[in-house]
Amino acid sequence: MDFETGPPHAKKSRYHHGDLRAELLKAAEAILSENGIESFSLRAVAKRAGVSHGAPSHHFSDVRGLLTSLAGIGFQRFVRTQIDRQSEAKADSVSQLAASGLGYIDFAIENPALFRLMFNSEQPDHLDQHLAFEAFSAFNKLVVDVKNVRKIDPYSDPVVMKDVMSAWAIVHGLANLMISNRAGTAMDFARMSKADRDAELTDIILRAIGLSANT
Amino acid sequence: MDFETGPPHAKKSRYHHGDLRAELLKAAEAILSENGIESFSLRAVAKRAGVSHGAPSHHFSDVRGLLTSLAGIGFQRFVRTQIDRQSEAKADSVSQLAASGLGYIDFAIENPALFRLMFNSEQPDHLDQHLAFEAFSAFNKLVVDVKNVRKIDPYSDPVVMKDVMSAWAIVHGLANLMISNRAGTAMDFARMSKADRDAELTDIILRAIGLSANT
DNA sequence: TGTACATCAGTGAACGCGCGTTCACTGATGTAC
DNA sequence: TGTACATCAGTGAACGCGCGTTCACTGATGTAC
Repeated sequence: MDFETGPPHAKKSRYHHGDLRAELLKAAEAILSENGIESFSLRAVAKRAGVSHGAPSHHFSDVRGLLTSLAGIGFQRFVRTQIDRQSEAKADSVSQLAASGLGYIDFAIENPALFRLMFNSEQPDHLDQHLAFEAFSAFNKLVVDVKNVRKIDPYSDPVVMKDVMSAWAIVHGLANLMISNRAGTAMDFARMSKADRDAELTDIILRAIGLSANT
Repeated sequence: MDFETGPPHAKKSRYHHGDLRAELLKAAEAILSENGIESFSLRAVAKRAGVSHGAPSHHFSDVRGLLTSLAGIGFQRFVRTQIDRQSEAKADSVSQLAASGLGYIDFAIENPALFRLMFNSEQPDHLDQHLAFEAFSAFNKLVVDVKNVRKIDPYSDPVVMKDVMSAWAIVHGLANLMISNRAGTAMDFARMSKADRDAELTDIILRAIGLSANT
């Protein structure tokens, strides 16, 4: 499938893979987005990676372990998507906060099954140290974005932390409604240009924490 | 299990059940909330209802049909929970809107697995006429609540419809974050009294559509 | 550079399990007369 | 009210399936000398 970016002497099928762990995670993500989280299976992942179904046991304790790792990676990419959005946005703190929210929603739309694994599923072990760390980092990014707007550290001021909660809830709600095809009942996002959609979302996001989009 | 409210001559175990369809739906909800949506099974439902696992086929075409019906019932109860909250609230339209949102969140917290079935799952057939009607009724309730506040019909004014979207997204986001144990990272809802929690949530909800909680 | 050996990372058969669904059956119920 | 019969709504055995996991195995790789 992806010979170019394979490990050492890739291409030729070899007994030892080289980096099967990473390959399994890639395959898992593909299976997840094709089949949806509700019919994910480890055997399908092994097949997808071109390997026998017994092989994964050498890299993950069990299917839960694989999904926990995948969710952790998901959070890393989630944050990166937000940062990418921010790098294209204006530099003022309000625009940066809005861009972060738009990245949050973009990620959900582009990776609905992975997003559900991260936020709506009990399959991953959310107490796993690595996963918990990545999830917290994602949350913390939002905290920093709000801090830059308010000029007060949310951790030291419950009122500002409530702004964090508002911003989080509004983007999380929008993201969930959109990936469940619910938002269309109210607003026809699907028929808008990306720019128009972003403008509408930005307005909704900023108002949720008491700011205007025209700042 | 529940002999008192059984059909005709309940109590004595009989060959013909009387109202097995309703009983299966009750059992399905119990299994759902005990096992979570990710390990729901029709056989467990039949067992729970005290009936052989072949029996459900006389009442539902398949497991998907049962879950579709259950989701429809879920939406009815969802609306009822909101209305109940409203009947305990002040009569002004803003208080009524906030109460509706609090009911939305209460329902999610009290019925997390059912809420996920309704909003985050692809198991039910969301194109089913009955389910789609109930889901739309729930949405429409929100439309009416916002209409009463704004004095303008959202269906005739896109700007007001955006208020609907905002209100929906904020409560939906809060509900999802709370049932996934995420909200606690930001605000310690678990340690607040119910009244305090409701006050905080009301504040967040109303600000999302540009209103104050002190109205 | 060559050899012996330990370790690593695959294979594929086998396990037991629970699942949804089907089906011949039968007991219970309802109805026509 | 009694009887014959059709229909309804259960039972439980059986089906085939895909699943996660285990395990003896073996080919590939790395290392010590």
